[in-house]
Amino acid sequence: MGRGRPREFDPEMALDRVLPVFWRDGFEGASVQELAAAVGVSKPSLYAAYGNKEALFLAALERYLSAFAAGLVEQLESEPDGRAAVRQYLRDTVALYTDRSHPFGCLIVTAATTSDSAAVPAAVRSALCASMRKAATVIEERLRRAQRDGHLRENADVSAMAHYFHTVTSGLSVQAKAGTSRETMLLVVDEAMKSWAA
Amino acid sequence: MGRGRPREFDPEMALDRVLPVFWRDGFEGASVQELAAAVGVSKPSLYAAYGNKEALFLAALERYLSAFAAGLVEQLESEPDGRAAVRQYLRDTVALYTDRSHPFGCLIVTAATTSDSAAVPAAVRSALCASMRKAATVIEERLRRAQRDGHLRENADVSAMAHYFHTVTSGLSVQAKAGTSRETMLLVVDEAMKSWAA
DNA sequence: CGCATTGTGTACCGAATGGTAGATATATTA
DNA sequence: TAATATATCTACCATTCGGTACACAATGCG
Repeated sequence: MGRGRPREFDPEMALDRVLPVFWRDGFEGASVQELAAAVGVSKPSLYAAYGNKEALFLAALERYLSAFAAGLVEQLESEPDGRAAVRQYLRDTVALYTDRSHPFGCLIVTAATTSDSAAVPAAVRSALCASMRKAATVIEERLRRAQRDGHLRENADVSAMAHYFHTVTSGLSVQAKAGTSRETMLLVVDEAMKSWAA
Repeated sequence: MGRGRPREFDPEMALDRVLPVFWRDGFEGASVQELAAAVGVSKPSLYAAYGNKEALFLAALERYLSAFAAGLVEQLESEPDGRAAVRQYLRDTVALYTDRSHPFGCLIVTAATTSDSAAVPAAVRSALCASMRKAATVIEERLRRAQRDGHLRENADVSAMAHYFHTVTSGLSVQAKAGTSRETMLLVVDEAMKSWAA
């Protein structure tokens, strides 16, 4: 234990309280007031722990990636059959985006959609952009592996397919936030998978 | 000409100046200050002409639908071949979302993504929701016509397909706003159309 | 105990938000 | 010309924004 007065809240636990607010409202939309209230602490305590709103968001984004997005990727890579892996990835995405225990849709898509504003720091914008590129890349690498495994024909345009599946997930986030039902979105996934002939 | 002092700007022309600001920043993100500056007029003049920010946005949304979205629908219904119509609809959507003469992506998707905030009036939220439902319905009706024309097999799930294509356009809006190139997005459209066997 | 160190909340900062009061300018009507 | 009606802009309103100064509370160390 260090010198001075001990902190009355766990900064890691605080991220779990802060995350849903950013998830629902994006970077701009979430006020520091509301973020502090979600943690159950005053504004200066949040600033003392994280520095500023930008750093707090970046920490929450990391938490989002490790606590939610990572699970999707893990599944994508553990399922041996390429097509089944992508299909289950899309279905898991739908399940995540429509889970009632947290806001609908994708934090990254939600935050990125409003990141053109001057009120959004460049570091936040670039982190969101990097996360989206990373998601497309993960899909692309899985498709390339499927190609090596003979689950995908040799002359398939793997890059185009990856961008396509990533675009579908982006659209699913929009639909989830607009209130489209999980059942409907699962049907959308079935349609999306038809582009990949078995 | 009525009594009093004549207005020094055309409210219809003003909508064309206001629209790109809402398109880029959404409802919350666009400040009345900036909207007035875009028109080249002071805030009270805008308020005198439209009432408040909410009414101004709804007017801009109508303009967006008639000046941009309507063209897409018209093409969708004029092309006789069902599959070609949908394909061209998606390609036209990409062209619209990546047109450099106005903000990237879709006004409706951009504004709807941040409409959870309490700062967004319920009327705006419901208008955006209605526009999205309308878009899906337009596609669904076109697919039903294609089915009657024998361009789509009888047992196809037209509703699911409509939601699917609408989800793709939502995703294309997100991608366009994130900076994905037009060429890449046209490849995505090709992939998306593969789900509809010719 | 006294001292240094650190976390805490209250109460504030300047700036920006949506919206408006009120004075003034420009038109038609009588 | 006088009266009426509407548009215009400056200057302001209360509120909220991200961020902080400061007094005080709670710890470890001597």
